[in-house]
Amino acid sequence: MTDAAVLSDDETIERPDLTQVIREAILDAQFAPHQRLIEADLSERYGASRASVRTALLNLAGEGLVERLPNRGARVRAITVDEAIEIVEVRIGLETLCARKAAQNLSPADADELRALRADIEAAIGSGDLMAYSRLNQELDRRIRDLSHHGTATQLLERLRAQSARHQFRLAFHPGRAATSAPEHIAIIDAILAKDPDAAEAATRAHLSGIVEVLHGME
Amino acid sequence: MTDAAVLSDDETIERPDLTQVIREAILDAQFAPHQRLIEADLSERYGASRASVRTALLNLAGEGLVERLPNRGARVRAITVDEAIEIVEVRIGLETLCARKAAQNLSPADADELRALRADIEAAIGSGDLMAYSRLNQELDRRIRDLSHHGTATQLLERLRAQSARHQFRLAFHPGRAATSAPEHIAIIDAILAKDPDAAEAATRAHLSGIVEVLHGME
DNA sequence: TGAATCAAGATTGTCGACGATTTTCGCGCG
DNA sequence: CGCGCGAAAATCGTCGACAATCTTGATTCA
Repeated sequence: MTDAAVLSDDETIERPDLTQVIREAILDAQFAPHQRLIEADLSERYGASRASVRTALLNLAGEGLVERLPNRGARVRAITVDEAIEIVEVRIGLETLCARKAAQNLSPADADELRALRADIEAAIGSGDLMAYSRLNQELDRRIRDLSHHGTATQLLERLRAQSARHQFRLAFHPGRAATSAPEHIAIIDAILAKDPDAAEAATRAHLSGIVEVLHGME
Repeated sequence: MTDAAVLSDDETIERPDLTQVIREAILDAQFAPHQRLIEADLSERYGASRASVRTALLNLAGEGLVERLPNRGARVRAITVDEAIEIVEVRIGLETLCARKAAQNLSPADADELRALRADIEAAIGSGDLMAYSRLNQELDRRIRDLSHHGTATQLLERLRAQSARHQFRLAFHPGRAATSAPEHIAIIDAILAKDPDAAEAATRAHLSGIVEVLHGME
């Protein structure tokens, strides 16, 4: 009867979107590739109705994170190495576009932020912290997307990143990978800072082409 | 009560997927851009339950053909000229990739088919049939996608094509457009037939860059 | 023994109804 | 006459139940 009792009630003071909850569960590998996602199970697990789970699964299917087999339910989409290679090949086209635009659009404030990011990356490399380096790589990709102000390319890249999250993670810990890719990343940053679209495109292409090569060695 | 009565019942001997029905209605301009798609209305119009309509709208939202505003329903997504330009810029990256792959993969049988398509295009140009030319252009793009055997690029291009269908249609009837683009298409075909990836990429890039220019003049 | 068949279980697809949210519209107040 | 306020309408979001479909496993017959 007290206000406190009402306010501290354990239930759902705010309920985050089920789509996002399941998306993060997939990206966190709480669900394995090809694992079936049974509506009734998820419904119970997350305390939502089956209709809500269904909506979330349809959303995730639209993002390419989940496969829906007609009358046979949904499962976590598994990306093969071949598909991971295709994704990087597509990223070459999209990220070179973004890098060009970023180089053209760069404002002084953006330049400062980019220089700070470069310093962080160099620090992570120096200390050999692979985890931090991987995180900063992702951050760099995101910053370049933002700087491009290209909504269409940004959306597609975000989709592809989510789909191949597992492979990107594996790649980060590939032996000798950091040593190779670090100067490539620095080159991309410097080209954008120099407002040189051609150099930014070339550096981005070189970097991603290298990733394609490594992936070919994995299949 | 007779068997005949049951068997000849007029309803739904086969019911095509609602998602596809609504998708084609949108592409056929039966629904205008920004038109609200009210679940109850569609439900009645197509004789399906609201849940089925909802599923279809979620699918179409995943394809980018429909926008869903939380608690405020769905509407046909309107692509601005700026967005149409972005889409073509992205297509440059994707279609040059496909053209390269197509040039590399070309089999003798594929080459024959491509030559036949070239003849059809030249015939349509000669007869000044814009409608047929537009249709053949679309057919050519699709063939190149298929020949690339690049599933990821193919899917994304198909999405983008659907989203910008209206703009592509308008473009086809832009004054003098056919005269400009015809030799560009022939150049793409010839480069692929010559199995020259670099030339195929260059021809594709030149063609799409021209489209970007025309769209800039439209905004 | 092995393949075909059918029944039982598991799971998705569809439906109508109810509650929640947003929008619309009339009404009173300044 | 315009502006807020509140009730009513419109519409979406959620739910539980049922029907349709697929899977599994047991049974039968050759």
